[in-house]
Amino acid sequence: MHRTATDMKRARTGDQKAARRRAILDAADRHFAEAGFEGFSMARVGRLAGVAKGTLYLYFETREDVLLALTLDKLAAWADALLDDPDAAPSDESFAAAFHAAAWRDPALMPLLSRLDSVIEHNVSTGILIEAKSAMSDLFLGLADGLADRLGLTPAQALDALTSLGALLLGAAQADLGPDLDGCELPADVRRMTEAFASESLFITNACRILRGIRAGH
Amino acid sequence: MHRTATDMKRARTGDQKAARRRAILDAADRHFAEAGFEGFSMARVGRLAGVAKGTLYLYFETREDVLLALTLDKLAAWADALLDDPDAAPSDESFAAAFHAAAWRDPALMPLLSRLDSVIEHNVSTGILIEAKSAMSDLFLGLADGLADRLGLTPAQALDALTSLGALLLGAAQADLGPDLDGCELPADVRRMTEAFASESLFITNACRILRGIRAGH
DNA sequence: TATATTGCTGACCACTGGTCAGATGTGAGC
DNA sequence: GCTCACATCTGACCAGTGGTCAGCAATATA
Repeated sequence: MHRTATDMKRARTGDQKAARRRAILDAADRHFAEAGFEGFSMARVGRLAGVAKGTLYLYFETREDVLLALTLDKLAAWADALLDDPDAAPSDESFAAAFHAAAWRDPALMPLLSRLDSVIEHNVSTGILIEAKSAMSDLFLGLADGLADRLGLTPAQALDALTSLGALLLGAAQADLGPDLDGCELPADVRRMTEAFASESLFITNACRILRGIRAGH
Repeated sequence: MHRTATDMKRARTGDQKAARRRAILDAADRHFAEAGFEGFSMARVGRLAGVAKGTLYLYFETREDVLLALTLDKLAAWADALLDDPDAAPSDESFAAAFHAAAWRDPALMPLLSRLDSVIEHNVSTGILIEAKSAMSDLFLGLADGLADRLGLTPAQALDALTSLGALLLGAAQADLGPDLDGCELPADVRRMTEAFASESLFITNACRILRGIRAGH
C-alpha cells in the first residue's frame, strides 16, 4: 500500500518527495524568521524538519539552494500581493507605497533579496541559477503586464518602472537592515543621517520621481 | 632606543600600534581583493600580515570590525575621487556617470557596501558602529557641500541627491554582484532580464530622473 | 515471506571566528 | 650593561559551520 505524502519514513513517489521538499522549506522558513541570514544553519533546519542533516542534501544542493528556493517563494507571494492590492494604482504615490508595503509584508523577503546576487547565487549550480533567473524573469514580465494598464503605461514602460523601482527598493532597504539603534544615545549628526536614509520615505519620494521621468519619456 | 614604526616585534608606542593596525588593514585589503567577502578569512589575513591570528583581535574586535574599517577607507577614497573628478558636474548625465565610475574604481567597494548594513554592522560593538556612522555622516555632508555649487543645487538638495543616488547605486549594484554567466548559454528571456538589470545604464537613467525631480522641487 | 531498491542517517572532514594562558620582546631604572 | 616588570604577541584550543558517504533499513515487488 502506498503511504500518503506526509505519513512516511521514506519518500518514494514524486508526490512524497515534493512533500518532503516542502516540509524542509517550511522548516527553513520558520528557522530563517527567527535566526536571520547569518544565523541560518543547516543543522537546525534538519532538526526542525525532523530529518537528518544529510537528508537535506538529497533535496537541495547547498545551503544557498535552500535560501534561493525560499526567496523565489516569497518573491512570488510579493507579486501576488501587489497584483491583489487595489491601492496599487490610483496615483504614483499610492503605487509606490503599495510596492514598498508588499515588499516588507514578509520580513524575511528584503533580507533575502539583499543577498540574492552577492551571496546566494554564488553557491548554487548554474543549472539551478538559470532556472531561478528564468522564473524571476517570468514573474517580472507577468507583473509588468498586469500593472501596465493600471499605471497608464505601455508594457515596456511598466517593465522599466518595475526594474527601476526594484533597484531603488533594494538600495533603500539597506538602511532598514542595519542593527536597531533605537534605544541608544545617538549624536545628532548620526540621527539626522539615519533619518535621511530611512527606507520608506526615501523609496516613495524617489519612486515618484522615477515614475514621473518615465511618463515624461526620459 | 625606540624602534621605528615598521621595524618591531612588539608595538609599544601609539605610532607603532597605528602602523600595526595599518599593516593588518593592508593585508586585509589584499586578501579581500582576491578572496571576496565570503572567502575572507581571519587566519589568512593574519598570515598575510605576518602576525598570529590572536594578534588580529588585539587591533580589531571581530572580523566585521576589520571589514568596517576597510569600508570606511574605501568610502573616503570614493568621495575624494568624486570631488576631484572634473566631469562630476557639467550635466546630470555626466555627473551620474562619474558617480557610478568612482564607486566601481575600487572593485571591493560595492561588494563591501552591499553588506554594510545587512552583515557588517550586525557584528560590531555599538561604540564602533556609532563612530563609523558619524564618520559617514561627516563624509556625506562634506560631499554635499562640495558638490552643491557644481550641481546648481542648495546644500539640502545636494544631500537629498546624494542619499537618493546612494540608495539607487546600492540597488543597481546588486545585479553586478551576481556570478558571471557570460560564458553560458542563456535562454533569451534570462538574457533580456539580465540586461534590463545591468548596473550602469539602470543607474544612470534613473539618476537623471531623480536629479530632474529634485530640480523640479518634487 | 524473501529480495532488490533506494531513501535516509549520523559519524566524520576540513574549515571557520574567537579565546586566553603562557612565552617573549622591550624600555626604564639602576 | 644588567635586571626586571610589563604589555604585546602567540598558537593550541573550543564550539561551531557546511558538506560527504559507507552502511543501515523502510518499502514495493515477486
